[in-house]
Formats: sequence, structure tokens, C-alpha cells
Amino acid sequence: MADETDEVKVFRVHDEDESDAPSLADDKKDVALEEEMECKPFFDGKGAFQPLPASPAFGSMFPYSPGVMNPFQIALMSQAATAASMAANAYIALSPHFPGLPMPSSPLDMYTRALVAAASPLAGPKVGMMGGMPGMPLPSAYPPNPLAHMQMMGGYGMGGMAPSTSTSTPHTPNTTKRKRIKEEKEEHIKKPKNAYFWFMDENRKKLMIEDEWKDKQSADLNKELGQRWQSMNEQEKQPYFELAKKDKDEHNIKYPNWSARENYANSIKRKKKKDRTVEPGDGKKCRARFGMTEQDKWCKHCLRKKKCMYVRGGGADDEERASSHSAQRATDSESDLDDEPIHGTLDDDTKMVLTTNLPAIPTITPMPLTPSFSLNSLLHRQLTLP
DNA sequence: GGTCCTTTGAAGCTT
DNA sequence: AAGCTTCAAAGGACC
Repeated sequence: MADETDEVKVFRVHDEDESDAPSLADDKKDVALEEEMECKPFFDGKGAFQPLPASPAFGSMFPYSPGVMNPFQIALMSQAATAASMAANAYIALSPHFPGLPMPSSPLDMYTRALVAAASPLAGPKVGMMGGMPGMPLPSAYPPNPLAHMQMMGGYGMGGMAPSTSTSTPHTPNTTKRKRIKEEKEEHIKKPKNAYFWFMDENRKKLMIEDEWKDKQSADLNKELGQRWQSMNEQEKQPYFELAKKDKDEHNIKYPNWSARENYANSIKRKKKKDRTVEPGDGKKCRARFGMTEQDKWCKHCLRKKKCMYVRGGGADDEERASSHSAQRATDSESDLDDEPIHGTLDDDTKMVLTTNLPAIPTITPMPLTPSFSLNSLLHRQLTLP
């Protein structure tokens, strides 16, 4: 259902422009100008299809959004004849994902098949046209979450399409552009994943298909993964730290104004203070109770220099501090947001830097953890050249 | 539909 | 500097 809505939105891109154009207020004109700019890489303003860049990093410019066509797909729709030859390449890339698909009888047939496959919400991120070069093999552990995929692939659609514009804000005919801008301002840019999360991302699905774990809950899986992570040595963890560093670097480039503070203030989630069960204790922290010489008796929180689980629930004090803390952050953020530009729009130069100047991920030798725990799919993910 | 659970690491605020 | 909180992902359970 949501996909259908989003698809409708795609086709409204042009309608909206036409209907609004004659009576645009100044601010709306700015918006229209921005949108025109967004389309520049694909259209020359006269309706002619522009050749697509032949950059190796081309794939990162086309993040996947469920049911939403990126400019590449829109170009395909409106420029069918010109795109036919390109779609032929796309078909070659897509065909492995559709076993049994008969060979196309003509270039137009090929184009049609590729287009249908690309536009289908069922195709999802595994379809190469969404996030990769035609002919580029897709990693087996591609994130099923479109947002995650979007972040992974660079977070932007071609032409500065912010991640925010893709999924969460279906534009009904009554939605004004001003509203849309406001919504985009309020969009939430998520934190980059840390090393452990890259490890989880890689290994969670593999663990889930193991007999012992397939019926367990997610939290149980995370416990197990946490134990496995702890049992790994630094060398084994190193590739994941490098992935985290690369993720963070890309995040810094894409969102130079982003900060964890603002992220927190804007967060959709507002987790209530957890009412954790407090084990009976004497109110002392582990350090005080056992001393530095008996760290093996410390609770895991103290070992991680976090709040001791035996003195949690101190209640009002913490609660108050936390809430005032949040309120202050929210207040700060609101004032900040009023004047700050929308995150997520890049000029072409920046995009070039983003797609070409990033440090290459170092070559990683897969570590044999267990037979089902390998880094192969991560390696595939990072090797962006066919 | 929102929250919780459960993990680790990073960031940033408070003390 | 140390301590603490929150949030990143995942998906089933629960309200």
C-alpha cells in the first residue's frame, strides 16, 4: 500500500511543477529552482536525455528507496527510446536475480523487462539498477532495510536528493512545498554504525538461520553476538573498526553539520527511562565494592565504565537530570534548526569529492570465525568496482 | 503503532 | 577525567 502511494508521488513530480509554476511566491520559486537544479544531471532543460556519468562510483549515486523512482528511473520512464540501450545493460545485470526469465526478444522488450523489475517494490535493493552499476555483482548481505541501504550507498539520490525525501514523506496533492521543506528540516539523520554494529549487520542473518538460533528472539541473538564479539581478538575486530571508520568519514562528508547532540535532540525515538530491575546491592559501585584488584567481580556496566547496575534506579535524581538534559537539547536544537540549511543537499563538486576522493577500504583478509561467520559479503560490499 | 529487549561503541553532556 | 545517557540495527513480544 505504502509503495503504491510512493509510486504516485513519483509521477507527481512533474505535475506539481507545472501546476505551481505560474503563481510561485519567491520562496517557492527558490524551491522550484532547487528542483530544477536537482534534475540537471539528467535533463538539459529541453527534455533531452543527458548521458549518465561513467564513474566507477556511479552506483553510490542511486540509493534505493522503496517504491520511489530515483532520477535514473524517471529518466528511463520518460526517455524510453534513448534509454533502451542502457537498459539492455541493466537487463544483463538483473537477469541473475530472476532465474528462469526468458531472454528478451528485442531491445524494447529488454528495456521493458528491466524497467518493470526496477520499478517493482518486490525487486527491492537486490535489483542492481537501484544501487549499482549494470553488470556489477550485488553483495549477498545487502541490507534489506532501504534506509540502511541508502546510508550505505551514500545517502543521496542523484541531484542532491536527500534521504529524507524518499520514504517518509508521501506528498499528497494537499502537501505544500513549504510543508515539505519543514518536514525535511525535521528529518532525522541517523548515526553512523560503530564497529560492533557492522559485525552484527554481517553476522546476524547468518546466526538466524542456524538451528540453534533460528527460533530465538532478536535480543537473544544480540547476546550471543555480543559474546562472540567479546571473544574475538583485536585483529579479528579490526576490519569492522575500519568499516566503522569509513562509515563515519562518509557520514562526516555527507552531513558536515551533523552532530550527535543535534541527532539526539531531533530523534524520533524518545525512549522512556528504563525501569531496570535492580539486583540487591549495598548501593556501592563495583569499584568501591570490589576494588581495582577484583575487576573480575565487577558488573559488565562498570567494566565498560558505565553506570553500575547495582546502583541503578537511583531514580529521581537521574530522571530529572535526564529530562532536563533532553529538554535543553531540544530547545537548543529548535533554535538551531530555524537558521540552518537543510542537511543533505550537495552541490556537484561536493558529490564528486564524495564519490571519488574517499579513501579506499583496505583489503581485508576474511577471518574464519565459524563456518557461517565470514566477511565475504562485507568484502563484496566494499569492492565497488566490477 | 509504540515500546521493550539486548548487545557494543561513539559522542557529548554533566559532575 | 570520570561518569552517565543516548542512539545506532534487528525483529519478536507485548501493551
